[in-house]
Amino acid sequence: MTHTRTRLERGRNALGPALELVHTGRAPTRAVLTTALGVTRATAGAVASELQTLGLITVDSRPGGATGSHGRPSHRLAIDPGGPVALAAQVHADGFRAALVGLGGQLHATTPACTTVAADPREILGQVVAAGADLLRATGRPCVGAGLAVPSAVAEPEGTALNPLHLAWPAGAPVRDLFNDCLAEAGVDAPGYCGNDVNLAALAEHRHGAGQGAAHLLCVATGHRGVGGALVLDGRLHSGSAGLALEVGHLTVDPAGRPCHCGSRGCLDVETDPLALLEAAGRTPGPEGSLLDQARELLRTEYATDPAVRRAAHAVTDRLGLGLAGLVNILNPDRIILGGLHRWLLEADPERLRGLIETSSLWGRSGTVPLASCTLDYNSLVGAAELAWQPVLDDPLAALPT
Amino acid sequence: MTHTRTRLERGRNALGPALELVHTGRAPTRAVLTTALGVTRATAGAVASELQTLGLITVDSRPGGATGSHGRPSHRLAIDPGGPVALAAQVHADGFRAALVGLGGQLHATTPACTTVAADPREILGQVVAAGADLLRATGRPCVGAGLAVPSAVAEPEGTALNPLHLAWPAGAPVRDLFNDCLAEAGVDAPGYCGNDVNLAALAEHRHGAGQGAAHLLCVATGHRGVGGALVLDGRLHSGSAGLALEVGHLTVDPAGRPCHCGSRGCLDVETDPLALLEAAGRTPGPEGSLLDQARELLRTEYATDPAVRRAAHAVTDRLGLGLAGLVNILNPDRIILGGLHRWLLEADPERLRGLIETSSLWGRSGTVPLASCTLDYNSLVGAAELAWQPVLDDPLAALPT
DNA sequence: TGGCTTTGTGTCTCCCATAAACAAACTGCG
DNA sequence: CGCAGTTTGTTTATGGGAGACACAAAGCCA
Repeated sequence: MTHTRTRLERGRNALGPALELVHTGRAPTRAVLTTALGVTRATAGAVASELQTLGLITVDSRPGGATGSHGRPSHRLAIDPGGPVALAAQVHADGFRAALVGLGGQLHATTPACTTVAADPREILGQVVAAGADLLRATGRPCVGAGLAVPSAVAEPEGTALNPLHLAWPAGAPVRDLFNDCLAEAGVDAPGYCGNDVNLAALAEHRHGAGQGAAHLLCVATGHRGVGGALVLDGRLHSGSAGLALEVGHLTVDPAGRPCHCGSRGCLDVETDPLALLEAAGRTPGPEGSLLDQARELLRTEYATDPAVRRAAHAVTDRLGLGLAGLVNILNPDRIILGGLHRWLLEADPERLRGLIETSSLWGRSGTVPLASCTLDYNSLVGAAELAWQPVLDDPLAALPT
Repeated sequence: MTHTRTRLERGRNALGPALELVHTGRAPTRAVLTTALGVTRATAGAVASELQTLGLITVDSRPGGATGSHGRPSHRLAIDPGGPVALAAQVHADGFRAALVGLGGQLHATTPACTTVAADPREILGQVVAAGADLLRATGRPCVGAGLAVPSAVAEPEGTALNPLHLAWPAGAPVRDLFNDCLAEAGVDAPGYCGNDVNLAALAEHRHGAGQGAAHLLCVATGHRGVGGALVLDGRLHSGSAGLALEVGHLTVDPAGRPCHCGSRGCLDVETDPLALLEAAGRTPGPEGSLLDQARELLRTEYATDPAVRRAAHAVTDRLGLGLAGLVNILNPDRIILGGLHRWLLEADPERLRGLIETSSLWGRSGTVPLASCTLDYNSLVGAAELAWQPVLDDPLAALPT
C-alpha cells in the first residue's frame, strides 16, 4: 500500500470553501472572500484566479463602481455566465419538469411543465431526462451532473424510492439507477443523484433563499399531496443514517383525527395537506387544477369573507402548529421555513402559528423561532441541481475535467 | 489587520484527530493510527511522538507481545497513566458526585455518592466542586478542565439551566457561571463546562461505550425522574441551535394518558418514567431508595412472577416504543441506546420493543434499528469530562500549557 | 495635490506531509 | 540455522500551500 496525496487530494485547500461562498452569494468581492475564508489576501487572490481559470467565476479587474467605503475598491466576484450547468429534474403527482441550473442556483433554461404522467417510472424518467438533454444540447455548455427530485423518501446509499405512493410507483423502486440509465441513454455523460423533493427544496432555500444563514434550518412543506420535512445542519442536508430522516408526515397531531394510510389516526400528512383544508371548509375538490392550487385559491379569495373557510384554516393551522412544536422540541432549529399549503397558512395568519409554537414548545420564552415562507421559485429543481453541484463545491479541481 | 497563523493555529494538523483515535480506543497501535489517519507512517510517527512529548499518551517501543500477524510488530499506543485529568461533576435529584476522568474515559478517582441535597444551586455546586478539588489535590495531576452534568436542558451559549425542576432550582439558573465561580473559589484553575446529563451520557457512550461506531446515535434514558434524549451525529453531540434539542420528554405517547406539568397529557416524561411503572403495577413508592432503584428492583424480582408487574411493564414499554418510533421517523438513527428504566424495560423484553419500533416506524423493513443498553458506569460523569477534554482533542497544542 | 485607507500582488519563508530508500523486527519454511 | 517474505519504524529530501512582509494601486477626503 502506498500513500499518495491524502492531503485533501491535492489542490488548493481553500478552493472548495471559496467556491461555496461565491455560490451562496456570500462573497461578492475578493475582500470579503479574504475575511470569510480567514486567509491572507495573497491566498484569496490565488484561489479566486484559480476558480476563474476553471471557468467557474469571473473576477472583475476594473469595477469602477462606487464602493461607499474608503480605500481601493475590491474586485467583484461573480458566477461565470458561460460556465457549466447542472441538469435538474423533478417528477411529481401531476407531471414533471426539467431545467438547467448554473452556479448560484440560477435557472438558465426550463422546460414547460408537463402534465402527462406515465405510470411506469422508467418511462417518465426517460421523458424528463430527454427534455433535459434537449436543453443541454441547445446551450452547448458543459454539464457537471444531474439531480432528480422525487416526492418520496430516498434511501441511501441504495438510491431507492421508499414511499412513492403519490406517483403510484412500486415501493423500493431503484430510482437513482433508473435515472442514471436514462441519462446514459440520452447521451448525458454525467453522474445522476436523487433526493426527496422537500429535502432538496430546503437545501435550495438554505443556499439561495429564505434559509440563508440559518445554522439549523427546519423546512416543512406540503407537496401536491402529503407533507414532508427537511433539516439542513451547518449547510448540509441532514437526511439521517439511511436518508430517511425528517419523515414527519406521521407525527400525530390529532388523536381523534381522520385515519391515515399508515394505520394511525390524525397524522400531519392527512390533517394538514391541501385536501384536509378543502374538506374542512366543506368544499369538494374540483377536477381542474391541483389540490394545492385549489386550496391556495380558497385561502386567497375566501379566507377574509367566509367564516367557514377561516375556521377550517384555523383548524388546520392549529394541527400544523402542534406538529411544528413537537419538531421544535426535538430539533431546536433556529429558523423554520414553510412551503406549499403551509406557506399560505402562515401568511394568512402568521401570529396564530407563531403563538402556537411558542406556547407548546416548552422554551417559547428562550427565543422565539423565526418562521418564514419559502421564497425560491422551483426550489426543488434548484435543490436537485445542488446535488449535482456538490462534488464541484467540495473539490473543484477533482470534480472538473481539468 | 494582520493575518497570523490561521492555519489551524499552527502545530501538526493531524494531532487532534490522532488523539481522538487513541482516546476512543480506535488506535491501539501506530500502524492502525497510520491507516486511520490516512497519512504516511512518517507522519503518524511524528504525531505519536509529539503526543507522547505532551504527556498524553505512551508509545511502547518494546512490546514483545505476539501479534498474530506477519511482519514487524507495531508499537502500542496507550493513554499515559500519569497524564492530566478532567474534573467531572454531576448533580441530580438525589445528590451529587465528583470524579477525575483521564483520557479514554477512565475514572481515576471518585467521591462517594453524596445524598445531601442543598436547595441552593450555588451551595450544592460549591460542595461538589470542593469534593472534586480535594480529589485533584490528592492526585497532584494537572487538570485540563471541568465538566458538570445537570438534569436539565442547558441553553447555549448562555449556559443557563432551563428546566431544572427535579432540582427545584429556579428556571434559567446561570449554572455554567455558578460552576466556574465555584471552581475559582476552590482554586481550580481550569475552564468549566455544563451540559444535560442524558446528553453527556450519550456522548460518553458514543466514545467509550455502547454507542461506539454509530454515526447517528440516539439515546433515550430516564434519570431518577423524567425522560431525556440525546443525539450524537458523527461523533459530536447535536444539541440544536440553542442547546435545546432532543427534549423528548413531551412527545405525546398516550393521548388519554395522565396529565403532565407541561399542560398536555400522556407525555413520554410521565408515561415512561420510574414512577409511571410503579403506579401502573399498583405499587406505592417506598421512602428508601430512589424511584429508579425501586422500579429496577420491581422488574428484577417480580417481572417473571407477578402478572400485574408484567402487564405494567408491557404498558410502559408500549408507550416507550411509540415515542421511539416517532423519533426514528424524524431522526433516522443507526443505533438507539437506552438508559435508566428504559434499559431495564428493554432487557426485560427486547423483542416487544423491537417489534413496536419496526411496525410503527414506517421503514421497519428497510433495516431494523439496533437497540442496545447503555453500558458505561457513570456515563454522565464521563460525558461531563468529555466536555472538558474536547478542547484538547480539538487542538492539543493550543489547549495544553506547553 | 497630498495624506489616509483599503485592496491587489510579488517575494520570501516556514513547515507540514509526502515520497523514497533503508533499517528493524517478526513469521515461516527448508 | 539462515534466508525469503512481510510489515513496521526512521531518515532524508522534496514539494506545495499558506503566512509575513513590502510595495504598488486605487479610491476617498481635505
